[in-house]
Amino acid sequence: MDAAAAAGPSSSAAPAAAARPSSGAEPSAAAAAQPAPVAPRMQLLQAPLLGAGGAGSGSGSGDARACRHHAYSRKQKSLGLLCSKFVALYDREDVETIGLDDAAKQLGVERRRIYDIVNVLESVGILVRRAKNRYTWLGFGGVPAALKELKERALREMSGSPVFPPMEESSTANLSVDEDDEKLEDADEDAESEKLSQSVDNTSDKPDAPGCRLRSDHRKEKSLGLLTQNFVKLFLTMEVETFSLDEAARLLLGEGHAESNMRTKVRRLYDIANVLSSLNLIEKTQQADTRKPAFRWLGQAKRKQENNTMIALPTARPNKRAFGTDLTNFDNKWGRLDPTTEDKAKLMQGAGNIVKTFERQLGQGNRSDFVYGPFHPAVAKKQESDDHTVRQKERKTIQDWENLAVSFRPQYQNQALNDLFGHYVEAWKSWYLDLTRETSS
DNA sequence: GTTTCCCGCCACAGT
DNA sequence: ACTGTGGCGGGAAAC
Repeated sequence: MDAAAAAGPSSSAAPAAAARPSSGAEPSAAAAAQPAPVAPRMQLLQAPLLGAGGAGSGSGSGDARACRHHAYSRKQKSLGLLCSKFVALYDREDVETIGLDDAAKQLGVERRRIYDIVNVLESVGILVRRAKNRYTWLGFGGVPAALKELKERALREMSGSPVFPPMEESSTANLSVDEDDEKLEDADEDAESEKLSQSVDNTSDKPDAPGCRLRSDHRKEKSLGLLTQNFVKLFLTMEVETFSLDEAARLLLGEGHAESNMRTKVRRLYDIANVLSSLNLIEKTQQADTRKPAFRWLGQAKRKQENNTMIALPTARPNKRAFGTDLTNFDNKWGRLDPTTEDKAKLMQGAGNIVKTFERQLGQGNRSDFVYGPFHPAVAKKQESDDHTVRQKERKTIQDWENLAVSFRPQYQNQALNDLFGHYVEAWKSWYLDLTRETSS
């Protein structure tokens, strides 16, 4: 492969293809000669990426006056900016559905970019997939519900309550949680549930459980949408101010992360972070201690105007959050903590938070909205009493952790959760050890 | 240098 | 076979 070509921003040749590991079989075939027509990147460059109201881009189907080289500017083409434009374009009362082709054309970008945006927007409830090529715009009004749901799901995942209905969307009913207002809006949940109803289980370390796994899960479990949700869950459940992207990647990947794996994950997180910050859900800052770039959760989705002013969130829209939107999306991978992570204090904080979660679920807290699913931990009741012990001496002894672990672990209906919980416990133990060592010396 | 992240190839899924 | 989706990582812009 001659590849490696100097592929500047304007050279089209397929550099990427070169070193691609390409999971599949025929490795060589890939090289399929690229006609390399008219520098596509240049075409895009020309496209106006028109902002808000702006009408259709002129560049219809890229023709080749592409050759004048305006300074190529990445900034003008960032996903974040594109997202703002996307939102500006569709965040209107009268917008109901969105066609991907249309969006791509309007914004003067290739389809591929629209997928990126749409996937993360869907993850935070701004739109839902209706059908091939079709999305329904829900708007920012859908965000709070989506976040709430995400949080609840995260908590459930941590506690071991079942998160997914038997497999068919129809049975969402038994979903225990009283998602107050998530009505099954109209009849077409089908489409969206199709997409994210991945009871994603595990990657490698598990053969496969009975019938609960789609074959496409493998692909889905790495999807940008899922990653977005898991990223968000990090903020929603760990009471941690900021996350740098590689911290997040590490947390989300778990151990055994190959370096390249890590890099890829971080690249994706950059994509996601850019979109989320353009929605004003997070913002870029620096970590207090290290000064490393990091992201802080804002949680107030707003539309960011070109000039950086915000459009207040239109709380109005009776967020018709369709239940199907990934309610069943269940990924054990998220939150796998790596005990070797250096930022213990931070994670300790998160751990404390998780403890609170357990307490809450043991009936201590005031979260009356939490309901155990069918797999209500048998020991939970009994444990209610001994449990303020646990609370009060949150950091008292490792024994506590182990007891807690023992009482819960067997109740997990799902190996993945079991693992996840195990990770937490292991991690806490080691942090606790370190902590006590430090403090006692 | 390092960090950020755009871009488009191409595998896989759906029709 | 064809089309829609979207993972993925090269490598260049930005810092």
